[in-house]
Amino acid sequence: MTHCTTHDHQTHPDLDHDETACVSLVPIFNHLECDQMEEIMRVTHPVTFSKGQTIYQAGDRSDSLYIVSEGKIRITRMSESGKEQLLRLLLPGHFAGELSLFSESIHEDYAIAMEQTSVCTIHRTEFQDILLKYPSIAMKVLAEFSKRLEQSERQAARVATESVETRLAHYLVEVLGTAHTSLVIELPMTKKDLASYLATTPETLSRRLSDLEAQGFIRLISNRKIKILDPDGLMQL
Amino acid sequence: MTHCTTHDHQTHPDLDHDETACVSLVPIFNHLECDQMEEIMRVTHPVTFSKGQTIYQAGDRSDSLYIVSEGKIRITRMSESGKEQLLRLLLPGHFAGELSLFSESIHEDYAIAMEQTSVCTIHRTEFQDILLKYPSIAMKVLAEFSKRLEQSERQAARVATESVETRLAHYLVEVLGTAHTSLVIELPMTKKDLASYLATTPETLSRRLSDLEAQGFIRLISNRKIKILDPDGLMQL
DNA sequence: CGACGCTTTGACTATACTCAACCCGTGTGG
DNA sequence: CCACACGGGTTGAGTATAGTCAAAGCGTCG
Repeated sequence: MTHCTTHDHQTHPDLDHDETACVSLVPIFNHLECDQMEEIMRVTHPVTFSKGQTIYQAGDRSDSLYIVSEGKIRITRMSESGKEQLLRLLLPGHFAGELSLFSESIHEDYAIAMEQTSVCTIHRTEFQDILLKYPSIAMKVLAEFSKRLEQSERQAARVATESVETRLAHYLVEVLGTAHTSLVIELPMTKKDLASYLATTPETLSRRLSDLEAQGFIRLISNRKIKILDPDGLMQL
Repeated sequence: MTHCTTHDHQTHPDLDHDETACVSLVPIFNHLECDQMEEIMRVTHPVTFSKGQTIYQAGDRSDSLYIVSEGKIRITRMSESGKEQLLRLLLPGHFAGELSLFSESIHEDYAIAMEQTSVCTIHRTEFQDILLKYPSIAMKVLAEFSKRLEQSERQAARVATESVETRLAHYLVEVLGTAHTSLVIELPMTKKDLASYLATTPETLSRRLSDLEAQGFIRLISNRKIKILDPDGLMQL
């Protein structure tokens, strides 16, 4: 879907490969008509950030959607009491900044590039134009929002009611995924970040991992690698 | 906006007053053209629930949007470990069931009428038709989702990082609202439910309320009434 | 009145945070 | 090449916040 059969790819001489890749990566832009795809690519602007650079931060006025085409982005939030929590990691194909596009236009979170990262941006007004023009895209965005909302509510409920051990256990199974190709998983972030994501401290995380190993559920291979010995056991914690 | 100037209200003899009221109550349906409003009313179906009745529950297949026109609905969620958490109370004008309309179509939460409650339902397919036909409505729904998502992420972060005392303090100030007409607030639910909403237990809630009173921030008037003595002090907890 | 559910209080427990020390792997500079 | 600093990770000891269990007070509704 990165090329159209009715148009030669050369008809967009002003668009470099990055933009095409970026747009085609995003789930909500899949299965689009040629003309829609062209129009979207016309309004995207590629930007790159180097490691540690801030893409936006709390208090910033929000006016763009950011679509990750390469690299990794940390989305964090500062609680009222000043503690930082990692909300999610953005990988290629994910997007950020969508929240404030519609209601409040002030960011409440922080987006920081964890490595050399390139994103495609779409300005809020242009994005809204597209949504108004192509309701089917709006529907896909709605579906995406709805999924995010569900995840967020589930996450809130988990933190509220489950112990760190349980949260951790469920997280490990999630990373393992349904594709049980291998029982060895690789953590996608440092344990420090994982602790923040699970709303706990590095110390507690370390202890709970040891506990799970002592109980025979997992086997700690190396810093980032963990062998899941008993997925079902972990799930029903 | 409950009546159109270009059409006599009598031209919808099949629509009773309840449906008109129900539709006009919902923020996302405000400021609509006549024909849009008519079309929406055509596809809404009024249903009433008596106290304690289940509107939907986890596991149910979701196929309708529910708009509260009268009464009160509890939206709860069961954590993996079986604890119930109150997610929100729906008052007239709020809606439920919107989550599963787009992505997963299985409910993960419970909606129970707390009193005699009447809702208007719109079937998912008909709702989607309307969104596709009137992108401006889709935009309003997006704005609403975006607001909800923001609230949900804020709530998740709070539960994760703030103490019960802090959460409670902030909640009280929220109820007080910006309109400082009176410093006496009335809790919109029982303390048991409030405990569940704040992700704590009734016992702890009771103790923290006493603490706040002992510290001079509030004054407990009666079961549901609380006088806020120092809103600013509460906020900076 | 009596039953029921909400609320409060007390005593105990447990989970998880804090603080501090130490270990380890990596990258830097002498 | 080694010394060192740095950040992440682990371990230990002490503390605190909040959950559990139990009992009793209170309000409301048949």
